[in-house]
Amino acid sequence: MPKKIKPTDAELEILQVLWTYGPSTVRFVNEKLKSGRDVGYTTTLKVMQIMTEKNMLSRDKNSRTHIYEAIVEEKETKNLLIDKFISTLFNGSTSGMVLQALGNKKCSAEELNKIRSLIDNIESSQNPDHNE
Amino acid sequence: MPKKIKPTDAELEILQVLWTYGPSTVRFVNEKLKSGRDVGYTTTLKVMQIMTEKNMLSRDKNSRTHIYEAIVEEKETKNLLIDKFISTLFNGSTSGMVLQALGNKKCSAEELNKIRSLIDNIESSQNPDHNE
DNA sequence: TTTTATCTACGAAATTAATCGTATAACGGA
DNA sequence: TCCGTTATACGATTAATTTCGTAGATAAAA
Repeated sequence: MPKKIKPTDAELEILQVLWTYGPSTVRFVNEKLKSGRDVGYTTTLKVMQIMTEKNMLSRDKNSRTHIYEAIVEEKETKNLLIDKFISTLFNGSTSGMVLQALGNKKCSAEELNKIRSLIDNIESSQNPDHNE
Repeated sequence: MPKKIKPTDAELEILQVLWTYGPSTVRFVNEKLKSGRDVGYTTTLKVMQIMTEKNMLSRDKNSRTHIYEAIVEEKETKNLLIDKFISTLFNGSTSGMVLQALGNKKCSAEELNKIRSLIDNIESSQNPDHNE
């Protein structure tokens, strides 16, 4: 069975940095976090060590400055989080959540087009007798 | 300024019940929660009392069995939560989140159509020189 | 009127998250 | 070599969450 994933807020922030920038040092991650809020170096270090114990991160201890990397898979993790979000707050309705998200945030026309074409793709693959 | 909203997981579950069914008793809420997981009556009671102290809920103490109602507004609260979700996990990209959500969950054709027409509406209102 | 069930109030334990101080080791330049 | 800087390790604290037991009051049932 897929292992249970329930990252905390601090852990999610760190994961997002590692997913975005790839394997990184504690200092690098801490700098990124600090651009959003105030957090001490040893705090970030501690959380990342704990995450390593939890097998969410791996670390390369070869050099004195350790390099951390996300083990948990980005897509899978985000999907689980979205699923939970939708089931708790939208009674399981994906479209309900999407409608709320689109209704409230500004999306560029380009972004909207990307979404529209994704919908087209989904529909045509769901419906086998389309002209292609 | 809008007050800071950060409901816990247990609080969110309760809010969702109250938003869905309207003002309710502790017992009713607890029954709904129990359909998803195991939770004791006094646990639910306690959380709802704390939420009342935090001004997330109001309660009618007229009858012995108190009636609780959500004070925090559904739409506003969910928007804040979605915003936070998007900014933490999708670097602020709404479409990124929507693409991930749609890519992974099954939506009925009807739901997809609803989303598509919402996109149409947004686009036509963003673009003033459309024929109407 | 007893008894039983149901309700709120209260307190307190168990858990987990988040934070940071300090100790210690290693590197790098003067 | 010696000193300041930068790492990791570790412990401890604080705060919040979640949980539930028990007590006392009220209502309903027998």
